[in-house]
Amino acid sequence: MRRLKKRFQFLNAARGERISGRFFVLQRVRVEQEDFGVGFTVTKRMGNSAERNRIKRRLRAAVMACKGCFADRHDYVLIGKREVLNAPFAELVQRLGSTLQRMERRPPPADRPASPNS
RNA sequence: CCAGUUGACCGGGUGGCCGCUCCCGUUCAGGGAUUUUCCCUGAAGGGGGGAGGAAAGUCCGGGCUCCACGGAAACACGGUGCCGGAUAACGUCCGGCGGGGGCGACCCCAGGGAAAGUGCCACAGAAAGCAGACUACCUCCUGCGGCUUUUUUGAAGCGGCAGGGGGAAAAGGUGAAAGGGUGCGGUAAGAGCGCACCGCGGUGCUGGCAACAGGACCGGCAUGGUAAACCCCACCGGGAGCAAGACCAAAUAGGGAUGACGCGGGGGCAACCCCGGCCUUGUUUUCGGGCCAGUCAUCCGGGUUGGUUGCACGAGGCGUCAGAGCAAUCUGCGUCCCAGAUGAAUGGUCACCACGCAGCGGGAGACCGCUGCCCUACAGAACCCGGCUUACAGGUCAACUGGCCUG
Repeated sequence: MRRLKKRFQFLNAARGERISGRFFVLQRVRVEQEDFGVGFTVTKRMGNSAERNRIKRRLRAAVMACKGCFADRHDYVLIGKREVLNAPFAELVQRLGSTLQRMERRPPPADRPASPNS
């Protein structure tokens, strides 16, 4: 599993598939890589820096919990929301798993050329 | 025991599972090199370190870095403002002084100058800065009534109303503030008009490094407040900031530096002389310094992206340490190495415990048991220090003050 760190990687993922939920918005795009990558976005409107940090950490722990549901050769971006702070962790993991499965069952979109990310 | 003041401190704990970053060994793999030693990269496993009292706001002061190198004067702008000390420095801290508040412990103060000048002082009030007079006071004159005494005309006295002249600034009322305050004398009524005390001003004395305090003599009172209004005085201050700056690698448009020839305009055969323009980090002037057109040669920089460095041994932490000092603090000794991320690590989750809150039950009560909730407030290092300010659930300790009870 790779961690997304560059700005163009996030801009690239924003052009792909997208499912929004109560805790987060999930974006995915196909890339020319062997494994899959995950990045997190929490905007300043979600709280001060301590709360933004906690949102990212809980989302990261949830990603580790359902590591097997991610598809290789794709980049994922999770845009966190404030509700992540007070939600029970089990519910957070269950939501992430079901959202990933929904995205997997969807018909693949028209093949938009995605630029490589390295 | 209750209420309070000041100072210091803590700001969840234990265990299981999963995970991140940095450092140090071990093993393995790949590469470089000259065989080992050695260097670089990656992986596995082991050990160790890993957010705060405010890390925050970015409000002051510094270190550090760059701005092609300066000196002097004037002006502007910004800041500070009782005195002494501490400090690298400060608008910070400590100790005093003065003023104000509190029964007290103690707390608060943007605390230089208002007889250098300008401005402002709403509402109310007669009047708000320069003296003036609304009601009321005293006195005199004129007019009109009244009453008393006396023997009538008349005269004398008392008091009233209206108008006018003069005195006075004490009383009432307004206001944040009304041209010293209180008391006694004095007066037609009054007034620093006189006196005592207090205040104010001046002179010199004593104590103190000083701010200032104390008392003496003189003056008879003149000078309202406001300088977080302009201003005056004294002192301080160059600008930008780690996205500073340095290096490396890519890819790209053509700016600069050095050297040689040579070099703005005018005069002169020439040496040289006269007149210029631009830069010199707030502005202006001056002194000094540098530069001015073109050609050739050599070399470098700037912007963008990524990486390395700056980047953690420092005005460093700790010590029932010692010494100096009332204290802030300083000196000495010992000891320790204690975060270095960069889409940004230092955690996530589960269980239990402690703490807190709510409910129920038991108990005379302190309290005990059960269940549920938050499983904790404010808040996340970003080059580093010293402060200030602001936010903060809950809790601990010490000293002191006032009250109540007991001995």
